[in-house]
Amino acid sequence: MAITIYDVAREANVSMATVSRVLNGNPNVKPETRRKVKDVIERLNYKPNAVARGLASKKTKTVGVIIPDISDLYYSAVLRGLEDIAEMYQYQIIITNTDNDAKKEKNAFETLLSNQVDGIIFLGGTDDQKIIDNIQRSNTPVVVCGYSKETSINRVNANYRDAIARIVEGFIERGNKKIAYVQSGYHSVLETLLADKICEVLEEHNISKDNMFEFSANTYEEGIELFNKIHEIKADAVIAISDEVAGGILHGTLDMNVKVPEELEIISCSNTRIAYMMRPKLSTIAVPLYDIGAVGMRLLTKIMNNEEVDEKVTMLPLKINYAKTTRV
Amino acid sequence: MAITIYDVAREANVSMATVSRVLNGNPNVKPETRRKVKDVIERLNYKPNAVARGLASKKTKTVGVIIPDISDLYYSAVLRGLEDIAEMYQYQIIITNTDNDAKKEKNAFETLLSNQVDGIIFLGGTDDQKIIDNIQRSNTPVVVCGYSKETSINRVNANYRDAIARIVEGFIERGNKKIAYVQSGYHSVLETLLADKICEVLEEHNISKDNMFEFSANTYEEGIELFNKIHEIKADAVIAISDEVAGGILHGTLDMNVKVPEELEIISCSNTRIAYMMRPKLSTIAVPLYDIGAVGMRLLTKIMNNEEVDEKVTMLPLKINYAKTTRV
DNA sequence: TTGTAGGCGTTATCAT
DNA sequence: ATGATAACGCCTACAA
Repeated sequence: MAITIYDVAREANVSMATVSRVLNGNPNVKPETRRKVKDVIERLNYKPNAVARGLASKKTKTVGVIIPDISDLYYSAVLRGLEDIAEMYQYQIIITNTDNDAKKEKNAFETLLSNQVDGIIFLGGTDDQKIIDNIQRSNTPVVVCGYSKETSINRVNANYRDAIARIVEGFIERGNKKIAYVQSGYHSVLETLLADKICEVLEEHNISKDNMFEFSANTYEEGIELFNKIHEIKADAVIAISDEVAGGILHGTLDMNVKVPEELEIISCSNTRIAYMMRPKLSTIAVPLYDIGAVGMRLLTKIMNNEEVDEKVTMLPLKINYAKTTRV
Repeated sequence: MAITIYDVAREANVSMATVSRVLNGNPNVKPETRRKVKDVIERLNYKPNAVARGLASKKTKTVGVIIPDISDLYYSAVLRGLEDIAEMYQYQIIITNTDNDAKKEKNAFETLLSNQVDGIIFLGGTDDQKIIDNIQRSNTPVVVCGYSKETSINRVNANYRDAIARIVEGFIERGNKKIAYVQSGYHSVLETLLADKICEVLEEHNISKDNMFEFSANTYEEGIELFNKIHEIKADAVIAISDEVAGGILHGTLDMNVKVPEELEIISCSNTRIAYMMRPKLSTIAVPLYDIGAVGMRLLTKIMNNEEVDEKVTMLPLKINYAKTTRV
């Protein structure tokens, strides 16, 4: 049997209430008593039972993180940011993978609630209406790190659309006409919006939106294969959501002797470590992955703590890393 | 106020004990009653409070994972394996980053215990004696995914030493004499053992162990820099623990016009996705990262469930992926 | 400053 | 098959 607050109380000749007080830093304890209790705690190596605490106080000091795939560098980098801030505020993190499956997301959400987490963070955004409904109905604070069509949800994200616009304008200035846009296989709302943005910019410059070609690929290997198709349509620029896919496309060019960036410009939107491990180095939108996580978790701590929050939506600014796969 | 088992009991005209029985699949409930209760549960959208459950039953259906760095592809791949099996057995996962800091590891361990996790998994091994003591003292089952010098601890790992021996023998057969061995900066016991193994094989072949040169590097960039030193000592083969570092070294050779694998063979020991995203593709020990996690979690579920466990130590076999950075 | 007692939402042990 | 009732370990008024 593990040792409890009662044991400490008995050994220290005080009531359990007093032990609880010193445990929780309540100032209304005589310094002498505090010392005595602390000594006993140390001597018995007493550790409070967080579960009992959670039940009594209705605060578990635990936050749930719902993540599409933890082994994806993009998400694990964000998670690192989350984690560091969570540690700072003494929150434990419960994670759940969902593989972009709405059903699993819903399940994860409910499981976390039943675990009485103090808050929940969604990585990668949510489009599913059922989940959005759940979020809005729940009394548990939720922060989304990523895109959501629902504006009433707290979230932090980066301003992809602006960045994409700048990229496309650059392409046009450099005389590129045919743009291949490579989404993930999941076709999230954000990806669709970015496609629209590309078309929009093209048309602003009096270029038909038929010059944008949509593809999808999820892995490095699929990227390599995909290059053949991109080559066929004679695209002169590629915007790929994922670094890994962009890397695959890049290596596809090597096999076909297509010169990058002279004959084909490539840029990706993820900014994982993979981007600079390519030769030539991938140009990429400099998404502040770690910061998205850190800011998201900080926001959540504020909400959990009933602090004022200025804005529902935090948009982190985005720079573009022009490396070696673009002519600039 | 959230709805509780009492509310369900009242609405269904039964006692809370009966509701609890239905919830836990206790067969001693009249089918009719069960139906009635289930209906109410559904109607009220009742979800059991896992924290209260944990307090009463002393089982939280939660396992803690202590991990050096979640944003490291190596660990996140293992974690994916852990996660999938955990989900299968309905366990929640609490993660903590430690940055290879023994103090943080100890803290994490204690925090997890105070959270009453049913089991704990260490990723990356443990050398610190204090932590080993804690593990042995604790009543909570622990599984280490990685190396530990302590043989009484449950763990699953891969047989690196055999693989390393085969690699070095291959090098020797191909006439390589000078081997650069690149560790991480943490100098774990495993890394030291591998160094010893390399020396051992060299000496078995009557080659002085002075032909092994030790270096350390942690990142891709450090790998690039490190290549200069490797070049200076005229090594003809490199064994790097980390893929990323090996990738850096590989790219270092490009800058100096050193031909791989003709003039320098390179092999790494991590088997992350990065290995095959390099050009030329990195030869690597095919560590079954996902499996290490999956097997580790499966082992833990057995222990938590008081099932028989045949062996304390599970050694997964290791193949070697000879890709393009070795002459075989 | 300290102690008493009543929850928190379950599970689990007895009775019935 | 079902219902009381006592834990589980802690927090928190309220009282002293």
